[in-house]
Amino acid sequence: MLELAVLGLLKERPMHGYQLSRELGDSLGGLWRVSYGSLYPTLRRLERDAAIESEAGDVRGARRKKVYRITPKGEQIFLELLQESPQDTQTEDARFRMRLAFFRYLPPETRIRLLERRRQALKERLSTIDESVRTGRGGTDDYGRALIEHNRTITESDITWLEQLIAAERAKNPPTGGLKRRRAALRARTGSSSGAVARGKERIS
Amino acid sequence: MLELAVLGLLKERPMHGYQLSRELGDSLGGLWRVSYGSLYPTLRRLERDAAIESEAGDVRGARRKKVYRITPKGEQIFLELLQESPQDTQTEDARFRMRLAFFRYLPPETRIRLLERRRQALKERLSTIDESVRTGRGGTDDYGRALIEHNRTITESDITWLEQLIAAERAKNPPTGGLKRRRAALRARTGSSSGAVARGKERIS
DNA sequence: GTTAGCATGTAAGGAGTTACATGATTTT
DNA sequence: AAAATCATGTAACTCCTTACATGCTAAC
Repeated sequence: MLELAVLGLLKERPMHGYQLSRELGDSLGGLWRVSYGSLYPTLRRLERDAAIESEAGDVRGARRKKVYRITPKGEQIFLELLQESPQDTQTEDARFRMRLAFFRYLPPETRIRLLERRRQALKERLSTIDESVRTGRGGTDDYGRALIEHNRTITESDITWLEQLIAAERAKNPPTGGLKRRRAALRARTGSSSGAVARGKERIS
Repeated sequence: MLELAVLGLLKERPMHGYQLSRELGDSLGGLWRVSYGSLYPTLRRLERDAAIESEAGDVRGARRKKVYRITPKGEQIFLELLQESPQDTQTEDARFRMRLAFFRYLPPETRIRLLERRRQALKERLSTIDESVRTGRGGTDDYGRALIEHNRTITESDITWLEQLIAAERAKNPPTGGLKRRRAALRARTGSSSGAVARGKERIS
């Protein structure tokens, strides 16, 4: 997760470690301030693997700003990290969010593929939850039930959100050409007012 | 997290490792199937610390079912784990859910205290997100904005959910005594067939 | 001139995972 | 008798954290 974030930020512009740690949280909206004990070793490792290279900034003292920039190899690694698909339920939620923060670097078809893969994974999670409810395992008291029901609700809401993202992406890049293309794009634009996401996208395109 | 889950499950009834791994996922509604490489060392550690004790079940082969049960010391550790409050944004979401699954073992006042503490933490997270939106750091493209807006939405929805849980808990255990207490308890009981917590959930969906 | 923030790093450790290894029991 | 599932365990590794250590630079 950290490697992806570092490479993604350095893709925009060269930075030194301290700066990276600041911008890193911002890219997710203020969550996850990474610790230096994790960041600096990661930078060393990435440099060792030739994914990034450093250039001493101001060298006034003993150790001063080390400005890192991404290398072509780093760009390649970045794209691989952006498309990986672990099945780990535990950390995958956060990892997917991080990937989404760098989705602009992927071609539209790949974005849609990843969004649909994620949607599928959440649908499977929903089935698991539903089955757990049906068979009555887990959630035998008020709080247990409330918890599972809440899990269900947010999973459903996440799926809906993903479907909106997919629809918005398709509207921007219609799969078919000619007349159909114009109709689909029009429908997507005029269809809903709740499409804050869809509307947001139009602003750029 | 795993220690809490193990102790919480063993509090209900003695079990062996394999059984624990099954029920563990169920308590969260099918999510997080723990790995044995994590579970068995945890059981050994808990036994070493006298939080649990084992009793060989069927000893037909070399190593056969080891049925564990919680000790008084384990019960004490369990209650401490249930009330801990880390500020770690990264894993705290999952940990809180796990604690909620065992909330029935806490007295009402403690439940409310923990729910309010969590609510406060989420409110602070919301402020961080809002500030990130206001200052315009992060989310400079479509997906970045969609991501942050979605983070904001689910955080708000989580806060609402917590407030419903708090309200339901207060309704069941009114802060004032005497006549008021009996009226409130009555209202909470007759309101719905599945209890106050369940009603809270209906409002969300 | 001292406090606050910038800037980089190391050491130890927590909390899990994957992959491997072994063998008993149940099902087909 | 073969395959699936039950059952326990170890070794190596991932990925991150906390706590510590150091020194520069700007602000008050």
